[in-house]
Amino acid sequence: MNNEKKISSAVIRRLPRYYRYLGEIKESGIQRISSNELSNRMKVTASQIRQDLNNFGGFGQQGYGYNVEYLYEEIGKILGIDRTHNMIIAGAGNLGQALVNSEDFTRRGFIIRGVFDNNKELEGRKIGKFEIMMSDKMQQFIKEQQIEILTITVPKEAAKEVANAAVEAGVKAIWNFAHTDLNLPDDIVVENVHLSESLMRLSYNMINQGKE
Amino acid sequence: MNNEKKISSAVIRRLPRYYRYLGEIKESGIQRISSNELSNRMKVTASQIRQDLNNFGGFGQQGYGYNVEYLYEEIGKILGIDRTHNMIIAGAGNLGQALVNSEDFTRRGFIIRGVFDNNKELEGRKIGKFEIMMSDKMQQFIKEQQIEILTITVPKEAAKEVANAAVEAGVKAIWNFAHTDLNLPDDIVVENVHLSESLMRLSYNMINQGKE
DNA sequence: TAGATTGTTAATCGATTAACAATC
DNA sequence: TAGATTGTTAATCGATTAACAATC
Repeated sequence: MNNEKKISSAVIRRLPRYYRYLGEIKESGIQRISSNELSNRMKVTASQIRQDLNNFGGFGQQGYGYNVEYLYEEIGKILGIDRTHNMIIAGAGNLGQALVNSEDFTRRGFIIRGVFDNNKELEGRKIGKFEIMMSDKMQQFIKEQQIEILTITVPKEAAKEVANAAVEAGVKAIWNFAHTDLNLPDDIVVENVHLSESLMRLSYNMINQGKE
Repeated sequence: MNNEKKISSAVIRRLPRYYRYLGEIKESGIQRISSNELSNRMKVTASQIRQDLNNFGGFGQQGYGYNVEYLYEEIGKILGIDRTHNMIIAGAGNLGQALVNSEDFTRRGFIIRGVFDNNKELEGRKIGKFEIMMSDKMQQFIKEQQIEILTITVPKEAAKEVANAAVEAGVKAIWNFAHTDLNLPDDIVVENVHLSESLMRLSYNMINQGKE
């Protein structure tokens, strides 16, 4: 759609949080909100909120503020939550199972279509409503079911291989929980969730708490 | 230890990644590395590497570069990986189970000491080697076992309550997987892992892939 | 010593905050 | 109309990159 200037990743990082707050505000029955009031709730500056939103267009109205429902919907569209995305999970371990059983993602339009693993002993075993499939069937499945997103929860040694296979078969994005960097072509979107790095940051901040 | 100037969170965010790369480089038997070679591997500028490291001291040597083993150890110390931290998990659902069964964290010194839930039906059931305990025992446990970190994997409705209870009992940091902001005193460290926000960023980047 | 590479200062770039005219 | 609040420009602040003298 718009091919104007590139939006900075700092802005993108904040968008889902706006979306979450606006969803809650909407649920509580509030219909309009000013950048100033939103800034109080979210603990960010009103200026930042207005700057961020104006990257995507003027959603507000002078003297009035923002219509909560409308802004919520618009941010949803920007984030691509207004459509569904087909997703598969590679890795039927504990984390894979946890993701399959979470309703959170389905609710946001990320539909899990299948679960893969390369442990023969797991073949056909069920996770939720899914029968685990063997990884050698993955590429065909991606093509037939038009899978856009691969979620990787396999150990880091196996991550690059499964990522490459999926990219070859046509996935556009990878949600990577393996603790390694996948080196993929530039047109493949990679979103890393490195839990042990998160825990190390926590550790650092805990040790250095109170330093000014 | 040092109480010099505050280190920016951008630097802290990168530290665990340096640590990971250095660990791999060390494993591969390489003993020294220049900022330039590390920059090629990590796809960041050599300048940034040197700036980041020099926040914590001069770990290198002119004309030589950095000793891999030494730098790895030093970054470990900075991150607090050179000691152990007692941790508990609140929420014995799929995600809680996945975290308990992961060896990754234990290896880094984050030792899980117990798992709590408030579903009576789960009382005494086992996850790995842990018997699930009821949440009303949590505060006593935190005090007796000197727990520093609470991991929250309960639904967002219950998250604030369990966080407040744990803080009252003395935890210093919270690793929060619940999709909500915990409003806690300033001296409590909170590290959020908001998976659905991560997925929304992936979605945005996928839709806008190729925009320049 | 000559070559390499750091540690650090200076320059640039980008992101955040402040201010205010436009306008509902 | 008067008051409120946006959209947007300008000012500030901070982070990244470039450059180079120090030094191993």
